[in-house]
Amino acid sequence: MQIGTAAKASGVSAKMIRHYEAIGLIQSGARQTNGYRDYESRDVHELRFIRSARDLGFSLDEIRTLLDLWRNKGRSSRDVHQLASRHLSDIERKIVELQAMAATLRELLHACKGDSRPDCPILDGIGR
Amino acid sequence: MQIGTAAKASGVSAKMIRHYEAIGLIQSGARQTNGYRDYESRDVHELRFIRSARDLGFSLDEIRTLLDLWRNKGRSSRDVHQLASRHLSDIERKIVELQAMAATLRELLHACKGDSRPDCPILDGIGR
DNA sequence: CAGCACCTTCCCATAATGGGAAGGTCAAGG
DNA sequence: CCTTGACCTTCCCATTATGGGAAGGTGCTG
Repeated sequence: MQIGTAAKASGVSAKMIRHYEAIGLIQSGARQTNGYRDYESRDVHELRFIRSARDLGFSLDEIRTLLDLWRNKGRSSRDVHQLASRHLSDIERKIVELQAMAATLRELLHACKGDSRPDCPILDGIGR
Repeated sequence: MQIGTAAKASGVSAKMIRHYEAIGLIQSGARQTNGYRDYESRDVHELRFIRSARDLGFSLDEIRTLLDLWRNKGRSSRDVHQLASRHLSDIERKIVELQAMAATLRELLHACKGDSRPDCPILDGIGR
């Protein structure tokens, strides 16, 4: 399987597959005689794992650890749980931050008429 | 006022003040005779504006526009309202995305015992 | 005069992704 | 047989916002 096929099958762009290989997230695998990268369904499976983890917001560094745990049949699920739990906390913290921003913005937007005149509580609010 | 003082007064690091100047977000202002940048309270006011806008999640590009509107006494508040409104939508979209991630993670975490054994619904869920 | 706390510019790094150039490979069709 | 098109390769550059750190100048204070 060439990289384009693996890309379509996994949802990871060819560009990113090469990148993941360059940073050692995935192994530099076999090459066809012409030098093209050669993939098997096992590789696609791994790429889909990475893709899903990205979709859950894990960083590539966290995914590196997750992949190690995934491959290691003697892991403790505790380690996975810990990593995911910390990640969830990060996300929850970000949500709270964004919600605070949103609340302030909504207040400012509510106070601003949004017409052709220059008076603007939004700018006043930011510049206060 | 030297850059360090302006930095403390505005909450924007000296590093960032120089950067904002380099990208044209703020004017390259006066220099003292020794070549040091010289700031006045007006500049600090502008920096605080930038700082607040950053705290509300506006990008430097959006802030560039906001600053133009702020300085332009003939602006329409409609323009500000529109920009802020779009930004709020972006934030709300991000919140929804993060909440979806958080929900999935919570489910997975809930299903995972997190003990010393290798069985792990989290890894299974990501790799499914 | 030494030392310290500033300041200057310049280069590099971060995280994840993509654009695009220059060039090799290979199959299908005129 | 050669062209065309769709792949592939590597390499360099850009993005966003922020900071670290080097090498060197300035200026007050002990």
